[in-house]
Amino acid sequence: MSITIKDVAREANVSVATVSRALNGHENVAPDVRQRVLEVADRLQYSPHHAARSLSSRRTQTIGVVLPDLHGEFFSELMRGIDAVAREAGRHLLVSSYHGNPDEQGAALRAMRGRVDGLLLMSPFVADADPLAGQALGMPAVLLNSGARAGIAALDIDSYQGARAMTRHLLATGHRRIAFIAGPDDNFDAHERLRGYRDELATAGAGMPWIVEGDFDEASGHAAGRLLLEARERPDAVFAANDMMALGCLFAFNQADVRVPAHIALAGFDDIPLARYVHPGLTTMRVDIAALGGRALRALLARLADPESPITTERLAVELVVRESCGTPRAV
Amino acid sequence: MSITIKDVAREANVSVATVSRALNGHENVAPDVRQRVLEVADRLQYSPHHAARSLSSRRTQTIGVVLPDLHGEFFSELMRGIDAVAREAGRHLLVSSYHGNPDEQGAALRAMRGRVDGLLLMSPFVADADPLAGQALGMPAVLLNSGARAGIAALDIDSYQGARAMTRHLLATGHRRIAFIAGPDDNFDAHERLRGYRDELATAGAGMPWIVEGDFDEASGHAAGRLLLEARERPDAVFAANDMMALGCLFAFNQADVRVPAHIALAGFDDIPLARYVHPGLTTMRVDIAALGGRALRALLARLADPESPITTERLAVELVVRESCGTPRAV
DNA sequence: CTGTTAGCGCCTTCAG
DNA sequence: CTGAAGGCGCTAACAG
Repeated sequence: MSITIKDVAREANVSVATVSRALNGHENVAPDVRQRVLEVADRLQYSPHHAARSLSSRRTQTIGVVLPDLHGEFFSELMRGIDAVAREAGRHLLVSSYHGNPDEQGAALRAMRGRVDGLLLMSPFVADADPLAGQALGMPAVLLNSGARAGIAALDIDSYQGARAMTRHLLATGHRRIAFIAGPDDNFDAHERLRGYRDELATAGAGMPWIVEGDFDEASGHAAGRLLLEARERPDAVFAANDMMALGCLFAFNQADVRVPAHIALAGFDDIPLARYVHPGLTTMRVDIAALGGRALRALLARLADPESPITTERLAVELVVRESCGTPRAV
Repeated sequence: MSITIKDVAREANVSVATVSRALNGHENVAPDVRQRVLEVADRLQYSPHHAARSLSSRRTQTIGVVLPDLHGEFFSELMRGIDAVAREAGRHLLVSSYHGNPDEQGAALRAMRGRVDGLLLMSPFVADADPLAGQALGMPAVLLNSGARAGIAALDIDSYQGARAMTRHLLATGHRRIAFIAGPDDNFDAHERLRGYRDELATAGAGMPWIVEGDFDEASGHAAGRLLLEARERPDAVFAANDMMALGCLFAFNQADVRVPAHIALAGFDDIPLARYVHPGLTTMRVDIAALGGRALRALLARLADPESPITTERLAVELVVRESCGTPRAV
C-alpha cells in the first residue's frame, strides 16, 4: 500500500495531528518541527489521500463540469477557459457530458455528490423541457449559457444584443430583405438570436421577418440556402444563427453560382476559426467562449469562498467582426 | 447535511450493511428487502458519498487524464474518444493539463493519488527531458502517443510509417525535390515523422533530405514556406509534419502566387477538418484521434480488470488521404 | 440472509 | 505547541 500520514508521523517522531497541521500550514506548529515534517514528507514522497481528506474535511477541491457534449470547437474552447482558471486556483475538474440526454444529465448530476464542491452546468434547453426544474443541485452552481433560472447564478452569451447588432449592421449596409436561418427550437441561444433579429427588424420598421428553419449544423444551413434561392424574390442578405449554418449556406450559394456579397450578403454568429478562412471571409459576431468558461468558474469560486455573496446573472458581450461577406456600408 | 446510508437503513428497518449490499447489487439480499431498500433510497434521493465509498473500497471509478494541454482540435477529439468509452464503462474522468511544464506535470500526477484508479497520460517529451524517468506512477497507466517506456503500457500513432507512406506517395507522384517542415525538436511525433521521411528517402535512394524547422503551428509553417520559396532551386514538393504548418505554408505560397499543386505539391499530416475545406484540398495522413483515446482507455480498463494481463505497446495505423494538393500520380 | 464491528486516511476538537 | 481520540460515510469480514 501507499504511504500514509502515519508513516510520516513515525518517521518524524511526532503525532499524525502534528503532521496534518504542519502540512496544512497551520500556525500552531514549532518552526523546527514543521521543517522536519516537511522534509520527511518530501523524502517519503508523501501525498495525502484525497478521499480520506475530503471525507473528513468535507471539501474536495474539485469542480464538477457537466456539459451537453465534449466534442467540437465550442467545448474545446470552453474547457480551455475553465481549465486555465481551475489551474490558477488549484482546483481539479471532474468532467462529464450527457450527450443531450436529460436522463443522463440527471445521472451525471447525481454522481457528482460527494465528489465536487461546486458545479458548472450547461443545460441549453428551453424552460419547457428543463431537466433542472425543481432539481436541487445541493451545492453552489453556475449555469453556463443556459438562460436564467431562479436561485442559480448564470452567465450567458449576449446572443440577443448580438443578433440585434448584426441585424442593424445588415440594415446599415443597405440591405432590406434580410432572411434569418434559425437554430434548433429548443436551444436557448437560438431563441435569443431569433428574438434579437425580430426585435431589431421591428424597431427599425424594416419589413416582415423572414425565417427559415435550421438546427445549427452545416447541412441545415445548406438546405436553407437552397430554399432561399428558390424564392420568387430572393433575399438580399442572409443572417444565419451560427457560423456553421452560414458556411453551409455559402456552399449552396457557390453551387448555384450566386456571388457573395455581390448578389447576396451573408452573416453568421460565433466567429469560428473557419469563418476567416473561407472565401469570402464571413462577417460574424465574435463570442469569446474561453472567457465564458473562465468567468463562470470565477463566479463559482467567489460563491464558494463566500456563500453569502449574491447570486448574479451576467451576460457576456459579443463583438461584430466585419469581413467581406456583407460588402461595405453604403449609408448610415 | 446530506442524507446518508444510515438514514436509508433506519427508514427501511435494516442495517447499513444490508443497504450497502442491496445498493451495490450483491446477491445475498432477500428480494423483498432489496426492493424496500431501493424504494426508500429512491424516495430519499439518496446518493452514496463518493469519498467515503472510495476510502473504504479503495476504488474510485475514476480515471485520471493528464495531458499537455486541453486546447485545440487534437485534444478535443482525444477527449471525445476517451469520454465515449468512459461513459460506456461507467467511469468518471478527472482531467488535468500541465501546459507543457514538467513541474506542473509532476504536480498533476501526484495530485491524482487517491482520486483515480488508473491513469491516461500523454507526455510527448523525448527521452532526454523525460519527466517520467524513474517516476513511480503507483497505479496502472497507459501512455498516450508518448513513445514506449519500460514497464508502462503505451499506445502511439504510427507517425513513422505514416511519414514513410506519405514520402512514398510524393515520390510515386513524380516528385524528387521533397522538402520537409519539421515539428518541435522535443516532440515524439515530430521525431517519428522526421525519421520516417528520412528513412523513406534513403530507402528509395532519392537524394538528400531537405529539412526546414517548424514547431507545429501555422505561423511556423508560413515562415517555412517563405524560406523554401527563396531557395535557388525550389522544392517540387513540401511535406509538412502536420496540417497546421501545411496550411501556413499554403498561405505563403498563395501570397507569392505559387500554385499548388501546379508549381509545387503540398502534403500534411493529421487530417484536421480544415484540410478538406481549403483550396486546394490538402493531401494528408488521417489520424483517428478519437480512436486513439478510446483504445487507450480500453487498454487501461483491461489492465484494471486483470492486473496480470501483459503490458502492451500498440501503434495506431494512419491512412493516406489523397486530395488535390499533390496532383495525380504520373508513374508508379 | 442479516446485523455487528472494524477500519479506510485524514482532520479537528479537546486536553495537556 | 503537541498528542490522544473521535468521527466523516461506507464497505467488508465475521458471526449469527
